Amino acid sequence: MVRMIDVARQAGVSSKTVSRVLNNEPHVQDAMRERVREAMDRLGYVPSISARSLRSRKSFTIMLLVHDVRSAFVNTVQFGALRACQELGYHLQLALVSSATLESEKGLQNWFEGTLRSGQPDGFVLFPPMASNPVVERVVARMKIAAMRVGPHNVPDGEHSATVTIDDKLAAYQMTEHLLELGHKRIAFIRGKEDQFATQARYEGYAQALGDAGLSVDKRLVLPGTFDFESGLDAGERLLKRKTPPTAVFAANDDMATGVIMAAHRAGVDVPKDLSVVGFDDSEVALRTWPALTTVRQPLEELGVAAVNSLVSAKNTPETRLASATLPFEIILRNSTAAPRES
Amino acid sequence: MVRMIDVARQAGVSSKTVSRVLNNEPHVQDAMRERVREAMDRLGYVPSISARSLRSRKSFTIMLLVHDVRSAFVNTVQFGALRACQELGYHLQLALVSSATLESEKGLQNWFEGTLRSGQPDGFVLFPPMASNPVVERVVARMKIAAMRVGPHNVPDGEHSATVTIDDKLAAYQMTEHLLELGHKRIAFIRGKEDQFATQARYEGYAQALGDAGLSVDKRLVLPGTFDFESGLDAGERLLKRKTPPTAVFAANDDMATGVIMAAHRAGVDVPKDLSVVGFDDSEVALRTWPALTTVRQPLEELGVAAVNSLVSAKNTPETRLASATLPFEIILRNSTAAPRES
DNA sequence: ATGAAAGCGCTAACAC
DNA sequence: GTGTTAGCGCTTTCAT
Repeated sequence: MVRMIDVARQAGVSSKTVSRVLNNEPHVQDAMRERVREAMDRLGYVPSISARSLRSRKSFTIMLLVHDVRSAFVNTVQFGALRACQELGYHLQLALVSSATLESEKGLQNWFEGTLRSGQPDGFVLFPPMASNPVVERVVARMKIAAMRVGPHNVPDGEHSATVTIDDKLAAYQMTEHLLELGHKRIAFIRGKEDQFATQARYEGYAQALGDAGLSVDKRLVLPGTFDFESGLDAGERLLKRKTPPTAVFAANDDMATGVIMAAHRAGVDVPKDLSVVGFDDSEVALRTWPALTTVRQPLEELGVAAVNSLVSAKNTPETRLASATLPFEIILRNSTAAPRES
Repeated sequence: MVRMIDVARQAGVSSKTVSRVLNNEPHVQDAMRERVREAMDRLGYVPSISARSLRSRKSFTIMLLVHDVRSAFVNTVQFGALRACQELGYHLQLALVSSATLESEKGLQNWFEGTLRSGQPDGFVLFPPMASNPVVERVVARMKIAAMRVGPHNVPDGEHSATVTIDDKLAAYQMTEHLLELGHKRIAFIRGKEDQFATQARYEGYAQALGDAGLSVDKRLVLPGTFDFESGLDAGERLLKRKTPPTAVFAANDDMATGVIMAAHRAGVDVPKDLSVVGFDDSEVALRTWPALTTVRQPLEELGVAAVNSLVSAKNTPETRLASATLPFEIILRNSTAAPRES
């Protein structure tokens, strides 16, 4: 193995100079810099990551903290984050928070601190519901490791934390407007997990759009859900059993919307003629339902890219604060919506 | 930060003893082992990976080389790998091979060597189609880093490489048998990507089952595909347009099977009464089609777990060769298959 | 069975 | 602008 000292000897300088060149530090003459670079190339020098990070406490590693749910949301953001890391010469490391760990406050804190200590990432990316967990918040503040949250939150940006998201409320508002414009009046809403702020934000957009159209929210048309297929199926079945079922259903994400469509199929209800269904996310399933799903496109890959870019540029320019970003969404009209049969 | 020396002082021993306990080395009395463990817990000790790997020349890192397709297959295996890493105290790092990189032999080699050098993983996990790429093969052999392939391959185990998979051919054989037992005679097969050995293995199982039932393969019923939804949709549409369409379709994976079901919906063909459809993988979509898909369950998470376990135990016992494994599959009967209307 | 000392490869802190 | 010294937290080696 070629060490820094070997490069130094080859170039006839001290190892500190080689270190300066490696880290692009100032105070090295250009000629010398060149000589050192040549020596590195000639010897095929590859720096030891462990030695560097042991000494400097930097790791060139971004950590993605994922919960054990393998959602399309997380996977797509992960993909964007990976692309960005690759481009910037960073490593992407994954860490898994089990449900058990999430349940105990003490356990979460220990796990979280341990993970950060042992991995020593330069920054990390958080997803709901961890992103708005107060324990996580405290640890972030104390350990001073930069954290980017993905998705909407009611947590303000901190000294070491920021958020990338779309405007969930506005998107839900516009989606609801679309249904209203088609002539729907009985529009049901299926909520997601209550520990995720997206649920609230999307519900508010829905409620406000109804209000602005002169309608009030009918509580019986607002059902709980858990963001997964089964809960959408369940809610759909319950809605369709009613004496006066809704003419449209807005599910807080695509997985649940897929469940509602399935419920309609089973009940022999035609989508979209008898029931319009819309979702949120534009995940892969949205194109594979029959009919294809009208939904809100979140730029998931771009969210991942933005999170990593924010972390890395904050690291490189110590005076700058971590930057939050709100990316544009898009309402995607497909075939799961139509005017109601009668209004 | 709590260091090993702090634990040692707390337990009233030397740091070497703590090190022995940490690494599960022999020559420590059980009582003492227990005392040290307690001290670790009390102080919330987390070993520094960089220090360990600097000294021991192990990185405690496994690298997952993923292609840019975010398939359910890769994601689920990744999840298993992550779980296993977490349990063993390893880190999981992701690396992304772009399609562009894969195309040029020279480019792939450079990228691959650079990635391995800079990440210095103790081992890595490969997916199709990289797993059977000869360039990758060469680099693995030269750099002597352990590699586990996930999925079936026609590449023999090497000095530093092995495979975890199910018996794809046998699984396809049994799936085809199921269709034959229902009374189907015109069974179509949709192939996957040709650079993935799974395509061939599954086709062979299909062909052999037909042969053993005294039927011969009708070439017109074997269609190309690319493992994705669209190609299944396309193949399904072409098959259903025929004068004498098949009574059953075996798609080489679930995504394509989902496409076939979609094609049937669009053509007004009833599944399973008019057309039986089966897939392969038992990915999440299999439960979300209507009707739910009969398929082959691959233990994807377990494949990931097995890959990591193999890598880690080979690392810990230098004399042992990397172990290959063939895990059990399961034929999952759901509602997309039935006897043909007339035979 | 346990401990003391040395040092892995690198960079922070300070000297010149 | 460049070099010297010390030491990050751990495991190796050797002693007891």
